[in-house]
Amino acid sequence: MLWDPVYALVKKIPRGKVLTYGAVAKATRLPGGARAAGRAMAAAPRGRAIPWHRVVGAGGKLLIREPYASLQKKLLATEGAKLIESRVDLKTCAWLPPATRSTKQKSLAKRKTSSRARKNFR
DNA sequence: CATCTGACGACCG
DNA sequence: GCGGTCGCCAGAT
Repeated sequence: MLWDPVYALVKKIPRGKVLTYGAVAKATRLPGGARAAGRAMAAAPRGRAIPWHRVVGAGGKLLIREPYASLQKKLLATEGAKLIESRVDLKTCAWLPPATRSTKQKSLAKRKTSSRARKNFR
């Protein structure tokens, strides 16, 4: 997958820890920044080996909407992450990713994950 | 080809 | 602390 670097990083997130989209984007040097990270996660194969629920918005906010929002909270809680309403306590759950440096410039790919279609699908 | 819309983030009031 | 704006990029309409 084109988002390999992102997934690889996310997979490394320890249980009970979380990363922000911005952190991911920065660590992988995704062109487009945080949003690119967001798209990457949206395109990620959920329910797989990718702990997407460990990726949250700036400040630990849970940006995902239903029905995943509740699922994410549940999963995080199960892992022992400190949850405060709709956000994670970055103070204790933030994870410092290893500096992934390698020139990975990829054209943000074409993933037919149409949020619209998805919405429809849902 | 023109617009809109996102699993975003930094800023400002 | 919350909500609105703008910048960003790609894909869908």
